[in-house]
Order: sequence, then structure tokens, then C-alpha cells
Amino acid sequence: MTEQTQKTEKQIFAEFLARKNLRDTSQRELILDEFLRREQHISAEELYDVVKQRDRTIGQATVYRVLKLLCEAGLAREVNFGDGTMRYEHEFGHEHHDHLTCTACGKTIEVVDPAIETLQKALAEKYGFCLLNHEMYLYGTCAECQGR
Amino acid sequence: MTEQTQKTEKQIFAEFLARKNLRDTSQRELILDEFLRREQHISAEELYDVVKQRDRTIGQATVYRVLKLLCEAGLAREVNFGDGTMRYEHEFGHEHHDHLTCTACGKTIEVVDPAIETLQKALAEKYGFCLLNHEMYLYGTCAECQGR
DNA sequence: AAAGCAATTGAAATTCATTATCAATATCAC
DNA sequence: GTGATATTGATAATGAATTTCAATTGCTTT
Ligand SMILES: [Mn+2]
Ligand SMILES: [Mn+2]
Ligand SMILES: [Zn+2]
Ligand SMILES: [Zn+2]
Repeated sequence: MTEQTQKTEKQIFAEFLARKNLRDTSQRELILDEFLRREQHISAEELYDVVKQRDRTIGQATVYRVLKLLCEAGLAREVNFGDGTMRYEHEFGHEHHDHLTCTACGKTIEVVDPAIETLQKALAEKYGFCLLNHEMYLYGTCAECQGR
Repeated sequence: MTEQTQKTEKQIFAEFLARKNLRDTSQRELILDEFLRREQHISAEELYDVVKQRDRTIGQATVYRVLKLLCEAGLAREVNFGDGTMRYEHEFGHEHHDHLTCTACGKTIEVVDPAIETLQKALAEKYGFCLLNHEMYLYGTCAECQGR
């Protein structure tokens, strides 16, 4: 299953590169591979650290560049928690979701509320907008942190 | 009316400074005054530009510092549209609201949907969180930009 | 297989917003 | 006024992200 998903995502990237006349390099494969291996929201710097362990010679600019390509290819998505660092999460095979973060311990939960999604679209239309996408960040105190 | 509101906001700032044992300086008064004069979402750099016209000697670091104080005092609020620059809006006398932005022309509308607000709280509680605050950014195409 | 050429790379320099440093200056309780 | 100390502006420094560029690589054409 994981194998299957990974194969598909790598295929998508290969097709994306071919379509754009970009080259299939070992660095790009390696960075995608490590990105797919982790399910957390990861920053370019963090991904650079883990990629470096497999290829000491890789440059951080390359990680930034590939992450941008992955977004274009529909494999990654930017997440901005407002701490000054952009993070990335899997896009392919992962439904849209929003984030609920504990301001005390930093724990983040992925959430979706279909009713909210519907109301968002209606709200935009009320102002004549055609809603393309949205970001919703909920901040609060988690159950554990409330018990202190 | 504007006079009345401004007076109140300036009082609040004065009280805040007194409470925190901070000093009431001409720079702080000037920056607050120019901030209150504008209703748009303004960046530190933009505010610095308008403040400079009244006091050529003011430093930009001071603008950054005062903006931070205004947030603490409950007079300003940070808004992050994800373009890499933090912006600020009036907090006092301005109800909470979210933002609907046109990705084509940049126009931003302030919106609130009480039903969404209620559902957000319920959603957080479903995961054991006590919701403290949230940010919701809706992105789409406005009526004018759709007609092209 | 060799050549040719554009795409790619890593290192280093650069940008941009924001923050820290620090000596000079201003505020305010006394 | 005096003095302790908060504040300021100039400047340096930071951290994330991007750009530059010469060297290298991948891929197409012979
Ligand atoms: Mn997520
Ligand atoms: Mn607003
Ligand atoms: Zn927590
Ligand atoms: Zn528009």
C-alpha cells in the first residue's frame, strides 16, 4: 500500500518533469523520496538535514528548488503556521484539511468540517467571489495542556 | 466620532504604558496617531514611510517596536496574508473578522459568518481543544475579475 | 561512443523582513 | 533640577528564501 502510493507519486513526478522538459536527477529523486517517507509538516531546512545524511554533497538551494517543483507537480502543499518558516505536507492522496494547533505544546491536528467548507463557499459567493481555496488555522489549548 | 474614538484609543495606550512602566514619548504618540488615521492593513515599512513625513528623524526600528506594543495593548492585530510581510489592522472597536482576498487583483474584503464561528468552536471541542482564536483566509476571484 | 548543449547543481553571495546591539538622549519620579 | 533608567536611531546581525555563476551533468543527436 505504501509501496503502491510511493510508486504512483514517483511516477507523477517523472511525468511532470518530462512534460516540463526538466531532467530526472538523482538529487530530485532523493529529495522526493525523503519527503514521501515523512508524514509530518516539514520545513526545507529539516528536509535538507535528513537528505544530507544520504548525500553529504547535496546543497540546500536544491532542496528549496525541488520543494517548489513538488508543489507545482501537485505532490506537496505549503503550510504556513505563521512562525516565519514555510512548511510542506503531502498533497497527493491527502484530502484537503485545516489545522488545529495547541498554543501551549505545539501539537497540531488535521481537521475537516464539511459544514464549514460549505459555508465558506456560500460566504464567498455572497460577496460575488468564486472561492478557489482557503486556509483555516484554529489555535487553542489541547486536553492535556488544559490539565495544568 | 472619529475624534471620540481616537481619544479613547490614545487613552488606552497611555494607560497601557503607565501600567507597564513604559514612557510616553513623542515617537510613540506619532506612530499611534498615523496608525489610527488609516483603515487599511498596513505594514511596518508602509507605516514608517508615512510617519517619516511628519518626523524625518524617526527610525524604522522604533516603528517595529511600537507596532508590537500596540498589539500588546490590544489596539492592533497582526494579519498575515502569506506574502512574507506582516501587516497590522485596528483591533480596538473593530469586531473580529476574517479575510476574503481576490487572487487576481489583490482586493481584500473583511467578512464574518457567525455560523462558521460557532462550528469552529464546536470542531475544536470535538478534539478536546479549548479554542482561543483562529485565522481564516478565503482566496478566490472577485466579481470584476471574473468578467475577464 | 563521442560531441554538443541546455538544464542542473552546490557554494557563495544576495535579498528582504525583522530583531538585536549600543552609545547617545529623553523621560519622569523624586 | 538630578539621577536612574527607559528609549531612541543608526547600524549590524539574523534567518529564511532566492539569485548568481562556473562547473558538472543528463539527454539528444550524430
Ligand atoms: Mn496538514
Ligand atoms: Mn482586516
Ligand atoms: Zn497542548
Ligand atoms: Zn479581483
